[in-house]
Amino acid sequence: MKTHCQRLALICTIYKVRDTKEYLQESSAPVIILTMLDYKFIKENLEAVKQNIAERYMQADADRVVSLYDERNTLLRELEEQRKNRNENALSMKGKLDPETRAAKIEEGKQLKEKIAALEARLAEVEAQLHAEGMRIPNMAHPDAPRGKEDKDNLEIKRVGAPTVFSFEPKDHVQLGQELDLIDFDTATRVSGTKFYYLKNEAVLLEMALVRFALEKLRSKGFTLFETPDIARTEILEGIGFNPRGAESNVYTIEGEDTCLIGTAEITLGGYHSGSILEKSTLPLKLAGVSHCFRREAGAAGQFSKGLYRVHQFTKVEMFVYTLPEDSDAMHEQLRLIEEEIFSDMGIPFRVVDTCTGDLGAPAYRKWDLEAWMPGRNNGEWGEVTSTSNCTDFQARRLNVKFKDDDGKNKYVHMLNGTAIACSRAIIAIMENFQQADGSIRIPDVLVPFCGFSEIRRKG
RNA sequence: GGAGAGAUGACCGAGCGGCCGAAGGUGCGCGAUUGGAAGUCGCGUGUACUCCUAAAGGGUACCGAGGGUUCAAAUCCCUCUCUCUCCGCCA
Repeated sequence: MKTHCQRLALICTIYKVRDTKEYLQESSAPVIILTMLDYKFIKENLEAVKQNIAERYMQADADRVVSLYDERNTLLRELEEQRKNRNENALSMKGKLDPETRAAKIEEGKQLKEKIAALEARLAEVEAQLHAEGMRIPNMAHPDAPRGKEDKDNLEIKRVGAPTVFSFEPKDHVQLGQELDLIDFDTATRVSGTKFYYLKNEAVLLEMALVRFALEKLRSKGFTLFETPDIARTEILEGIGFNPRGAESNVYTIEGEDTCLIGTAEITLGGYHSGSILEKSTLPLKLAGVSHCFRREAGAAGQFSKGLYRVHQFTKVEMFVYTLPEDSDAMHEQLRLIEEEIFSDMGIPFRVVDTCTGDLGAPAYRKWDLEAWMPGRNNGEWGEVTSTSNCTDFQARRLNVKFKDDDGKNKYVHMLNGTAIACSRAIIAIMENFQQADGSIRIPDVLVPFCGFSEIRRKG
């Protein structure tokens, strides 16, 4: 395993940044929307940015961003010059003047006013285009992240436990849920629509137990616990990197409100410190939040949509961390290790996957997924249960979250997120891996104290 | 949902259309005084972008947001948002 410094040096080489210090201070991640620094990074590292876009199979025009950026700067300089003239002119007539001089100055002021208005209009146009193009540029990817297009190219880096072996024909969680009266999809479809579900009986307590187990674990590791709102403002969604609008958006928007149902507590936890300057000594800030998650999953029909795997609403315990830039790689590993610990503790077999560049979301610099063994999924398959991303300063720039460094300058923090427990998927893994020959389900030992029972059997 | 009040720097709080990036106070930092502390006194203390090789020093913008009036707006006008108080409703 490379040390952080070695990695940084490598990054700096790749991106042709002059030295590690500058990389850390100015632009450990590339894209911003509202401040010039990002554009500056894109301009100064154009080739690397373009290569990154290509490796992520995304549509973005870095060349156009640079030319718009240059145009914007030229206009801005001209505008500032004219404003300076205006201010000087106005200042020069605050005292007594003879009428003719005053009239002349007022005339000059009127002309300046028109010039400025014209420049402002052009600048606004260029900035709007720049913003629109800049928005499309994704975060840089970690040098070690596997290059590839789709999930097939993800790299398995670890396996814990082996796929469960049964002495009988295992059922899937849909069948188990029906036979044991734990999950009701049919009624939910009638009442709420497809991809909704009722949890019933022990499943309700199992979900609560999963939440309690995760919260207890995170509290012991220094996380501050939250139960967050399930709704957030659009601007926060966008800051985190979600696109609330558009046909392929996965987000439910609230009519007439400029707010959305959250798809993850990453949004509300990341928004928690938006617009603030954090005390350096308080970093890293580790938050854990329980929330409901709402996802439209439009167009995700088909055989994989059956059951709890892909649903419109579920409960999740999420980890979110604000760190110093130089600590984010190490923190990312810590988050992954916590996820591994949670699933190891429960005794669920899983593997860890290093997500390839083409499969990373735009904000992510690197992402690891935990995939649990799901015996009922296509006769046994790995299914994603958690995910942890290091988004470096991509989100921090958009949400304007900084810390005051020792040199007195305010710098962007790095933000990371990770799933502790996504209840619906954890329940699949438990039901399917812990089913027994007689059709009952054993509860993982670590959950028994939170559940209050150790087995789920057929009723009556 | 009804009625009223308000939004200024880390915080409190002034502010006449030009001398306001913004008085005063608190807090914070540095220094002096003290055996030490309190107290007192002095100095300093926003953000972003930009010019300059760098430093020093300039410039532009920001007084909830957006628009308007004006040669000139924290200050005048309009719209919106948010906050607070009271009433109603309510898990």
